[in-house]
Amino acid sequence: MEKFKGLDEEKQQKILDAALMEFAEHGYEKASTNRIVKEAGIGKGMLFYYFGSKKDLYEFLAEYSLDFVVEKYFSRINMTETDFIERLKHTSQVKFEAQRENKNVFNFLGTFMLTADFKLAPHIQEKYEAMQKTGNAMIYEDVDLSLFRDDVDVQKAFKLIRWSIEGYQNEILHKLQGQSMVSIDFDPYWEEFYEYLEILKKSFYKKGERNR
Amino acid sequence: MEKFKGLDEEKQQKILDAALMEFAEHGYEKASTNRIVKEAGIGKGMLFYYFGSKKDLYEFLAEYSLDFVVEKYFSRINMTETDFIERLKHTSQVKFEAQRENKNVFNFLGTFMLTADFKLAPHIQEKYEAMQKTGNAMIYEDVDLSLFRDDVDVQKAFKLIRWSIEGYQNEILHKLQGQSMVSIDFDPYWEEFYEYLEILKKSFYKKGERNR
DNA sequence: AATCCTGTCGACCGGGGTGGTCAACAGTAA
DNA sequence: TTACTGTTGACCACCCCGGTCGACAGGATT
Repeated sequence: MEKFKGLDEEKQQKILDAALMEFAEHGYEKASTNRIVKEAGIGKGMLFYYFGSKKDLYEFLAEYSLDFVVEKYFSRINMTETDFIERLKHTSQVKFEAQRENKNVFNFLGTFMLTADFKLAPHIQEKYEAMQKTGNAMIYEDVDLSLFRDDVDVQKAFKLIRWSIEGYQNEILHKLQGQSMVSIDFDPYWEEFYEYLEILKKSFYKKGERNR
Repeated sequence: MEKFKGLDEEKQQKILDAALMEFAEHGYEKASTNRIVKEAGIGKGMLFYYFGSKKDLYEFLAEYSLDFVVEKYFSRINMTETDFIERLKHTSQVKFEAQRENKNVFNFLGTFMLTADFKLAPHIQEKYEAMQKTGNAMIYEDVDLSLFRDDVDVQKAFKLIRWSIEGYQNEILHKLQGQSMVSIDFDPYWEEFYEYLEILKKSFYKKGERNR
């Protein structure tokens, strides 16, 4: 592993990107080290020289990705906003920026989370669980419940709002799939997103309390 | 193919189930005919004797599944209900019953739809597109727009409600994954579902118009 | 100039799985 | 006996897998 860290940034990133993409697309078992080295532009031997084995590589990527998310996403969230929907708007923006910085990490963690098929090294498992816990707190902690209508169960309202936001994000993702990220002007999507958020406020918040 | 249809129902069903499950779980490319024949309890040769090739089998399953959905799901939807949320409640119930009747068909169509990687025979492609069109109409046609609040864009409200329902269904699916379907008492989940629907009505419909 | 060290490559290994074929055989009908 | 229909699973040629290792390039050390 120290071998790998001695490489220049650029080469490291190229290898990481290739590996993250491969695992994101195929999961652990069906990912191919052959495709990784071809995509990364290195000889087969080097991958094992750097990382030892496929599994070691996978764990390295998991830890790398978890650290990335904490540093570039979680740590940038402003927890002083107590308006639930405003907070979700804020987290969406920060997440988007982090995603733009390294798309592969998020794709990798996506399939990492839903194919939790094998046992990770304990310290990585712990990091993973800590991340889930932090992610949850980030969304629900110190939320001003008094903004919500009195005639609906707030816990259920939370969920409905989150599902709505996930639904919108999935729709956009699906609509833009295959386009090259940099070529897209996201502003209209953000505007549309804000319109949905306004509707959610109208629907789930008390009448008078819609400040701004 | 006529060979296959000469078999007794039970054997046919066992083979169909095995094949649907295999394709649902692994997609076309990575599905294994060896696993299918083992699961179905037949010799390797028979699969090719019945269906000719892996691809022919896949197309047969696609057509079979599309027909199943039209007959057991779409054709049972009552289109006279004009309340959007009530209609979604109704379609959810009918879909659930159809799913209970043949879970594999729905799982197969799930991965079939999102891995549309290769070109189907034209008549199947047509059927597929017709199904999508009908499915859309089933939800949006003849809906009473006057029930919705005046201060929100109805098209956006449609989407928010659908995303909410999909979110709930995914959550339940995820929570119950691995359990054996028949052993589950679904009643409490339906009740919870109805509670969510009531909240959606309170939120997106006009104040006075919540009949029932 | 000789030796050593580090990094790098890719041919190669044994193993496993692939879709598809086919000789062999069982059972029934002619 | 012969002919036909179903049925089996060993077998085929092929492909890809994770991992190894001999060969070599080039710089530093002696």
